[in-house]
Amino acid sequence: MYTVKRVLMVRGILLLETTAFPFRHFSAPPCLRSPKRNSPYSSVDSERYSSLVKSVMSTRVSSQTPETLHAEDEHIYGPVIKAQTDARIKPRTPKTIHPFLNCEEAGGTEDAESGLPVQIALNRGQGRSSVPSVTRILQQTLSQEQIFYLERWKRRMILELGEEGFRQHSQNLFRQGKRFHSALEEILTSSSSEKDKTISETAEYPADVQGYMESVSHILKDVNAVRAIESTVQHETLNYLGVVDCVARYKGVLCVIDWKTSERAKPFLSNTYDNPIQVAAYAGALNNDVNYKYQVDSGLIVVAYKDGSPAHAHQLSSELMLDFWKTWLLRLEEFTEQRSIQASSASLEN
DNA sequence: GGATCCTTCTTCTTCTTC
Repeated sequence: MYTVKRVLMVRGILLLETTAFPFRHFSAPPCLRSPKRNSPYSSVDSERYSSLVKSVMSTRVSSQTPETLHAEDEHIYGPVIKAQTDARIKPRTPKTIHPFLNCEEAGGTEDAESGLPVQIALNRGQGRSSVPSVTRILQQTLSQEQIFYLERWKRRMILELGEEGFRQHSQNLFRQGKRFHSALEEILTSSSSEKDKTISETAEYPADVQGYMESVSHILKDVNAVRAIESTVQHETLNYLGVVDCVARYKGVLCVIDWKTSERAKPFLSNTYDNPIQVAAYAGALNNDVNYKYQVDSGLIVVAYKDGSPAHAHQLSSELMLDFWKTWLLRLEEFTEQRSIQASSASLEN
């Protein structure tokens, strides 16, 4: 159920701000429109406001046009945010469907799984300075709805913690995430030196990471044959790069794995927002990067919790990965369009 | 050595009643 937070009556239309959507329009029910009913308006000084009421109620003569109404709506409620359902009815498709897999590369061989995991460091110097990253592209192509909820969340947090408190809180979340990644990097690198070795559960970790490690221990049991850790991937034709958390077998399936920490439970894939798109982007890049001689068509998002409660693992089948790959291509197209608009406006200024 | 980059996170319903 959605809760109505605010009700406004404008031109015979009820505007409801619900907990789910900022505003929704409904026609006023007859009981609210009918003058016969005892309404709150009955106490209004009708003589004093008669000319205003007449001008509002008159349908034959109106100074308002669709254009002025639109401008007024924009002024009061801000720009219209497209409902999600519209997108479902008319799904957008990328202009060009670039292949997710590289047909020239054969599937991974067992030989590649026996050595140490690959770890290609990010080197921005080698003509890569202008290549955009997965994170940047996703951040710059957030939907209006995502921006709305993120900004609302930030405002609420600042009200609660203050500017400085919020800054520290965010910093703390980032720090915990980084330490968790470092601990995983260490454990996965050392344990992979011996093929299919079970990952140790007895190791000691820093206090702020201990809970997260406990949280993922049941997942780590099913992770083996680690091939890459914190390694740079770059799509050779689509020209973007990123740093993949991990490439390994999970329950026997070779996947791109993304480790996440979260304060809130994320039991469903839909709770992970753009994370699946990020994973598909990394996998697509890896499949089209000469440094990796194998193909990955599946993914895994692991959400770990600080209190040690079991992490949620969301597996992305090859079908799902293809869907998210298409979404990634859309975001990439959007980013490229933004960039070319910025470039052309910059050249006009010069 | 400093600056910059990639990443690390953050969103989608909240309160009442049974």
